[in-house]
Amino acid sequence: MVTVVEETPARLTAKPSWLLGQLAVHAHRLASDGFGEVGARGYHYRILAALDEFGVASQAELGRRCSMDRSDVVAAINELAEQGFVERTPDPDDRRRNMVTLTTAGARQLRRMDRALDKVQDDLLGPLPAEDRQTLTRLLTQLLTHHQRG
Amino acid sequence: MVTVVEETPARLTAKPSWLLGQLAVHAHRLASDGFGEVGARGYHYRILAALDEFGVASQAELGRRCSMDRSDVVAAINELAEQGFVERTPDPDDRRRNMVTLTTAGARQLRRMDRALDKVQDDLLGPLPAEDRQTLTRLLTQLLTHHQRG
DNA sequence: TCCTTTCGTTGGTGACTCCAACATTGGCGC
DNA sequence: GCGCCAATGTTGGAGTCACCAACGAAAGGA
Repeated sequence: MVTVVEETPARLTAKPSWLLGQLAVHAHRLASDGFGEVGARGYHYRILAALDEFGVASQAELGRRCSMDRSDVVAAINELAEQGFVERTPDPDDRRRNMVTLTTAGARQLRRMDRALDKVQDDLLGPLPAEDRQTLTRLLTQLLTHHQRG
Repeated sequence: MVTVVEETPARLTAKPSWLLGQLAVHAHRLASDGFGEVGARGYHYRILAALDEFGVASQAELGRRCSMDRSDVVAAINELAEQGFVERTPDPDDRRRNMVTLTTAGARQLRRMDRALDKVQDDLLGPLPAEDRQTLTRLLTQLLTHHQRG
């Protein structure tokens, strides 16, 4: 066959939103593969990370910290609790709330996911020299903080 | 209430894959809003753009150019054809293939989506000086081409 | 002529994001 | 204390995007 390698439309490749989106797809695939090896997914990592860093929290709090919808937090915590990685107990001081606690098994799972994610970063930023990695991270951080505040 | 503004775990904000993913979410929301105003979505834009830039193509070709699965191309082209934006005719030289053609109505739709998407780029990169925008685009392009080749 | 590949198509899955509604509970003004 | 609004957890849905397995039809090479 005379199949030349097909090119992507310049209308797409020229747009930061396209580059961002496609690169996010690759990153998500890498992360999903890593998480999948320990039977987890992205939502689980966010919640375990928030619990490890800030301690016990309500579900609403976790949602705000992790940029997750309340209803998605419910599902994720159901799954994490089922595996014994978190515990959900009613808050005596506010009977609307649940207190979500990280278990030692949950902390172990978090460390496993951490290792997987570290590999992802290396793979993702592989071709970039250290200085460019830093620049990229700075620019992305700048943009993200702008878009979730202003 | 004493609700301090909740912080995002450093485990997340420190990771390029997180920054990339969250920023892609914002970009996708902006683009979806814009596309939604003309009754379209991302897949439609990709295909219209490829047809405009490279002319008539088979569905498999469109899939490769736009990083789409063959089956998703089918659905998108069904919708575009239903709205009269593309035409699907059998290829006489290869009876497996369909030849997909951009109509003038499709070209008009593409221009509408272009305008919407241009606004998205401005909104997305809003807080960045021109030089930083260029740097970011360069780094993202560099990474993306690496990840879809090597 | 076989064998492999490609193509379009169908039908389904999963992850992430987001929304509307509901009952329960808390906080606040009056 | 009463009434109203806000917050919380929960259920049940939706849409977008990415992806996979299988199939029949057709093309291409050995």
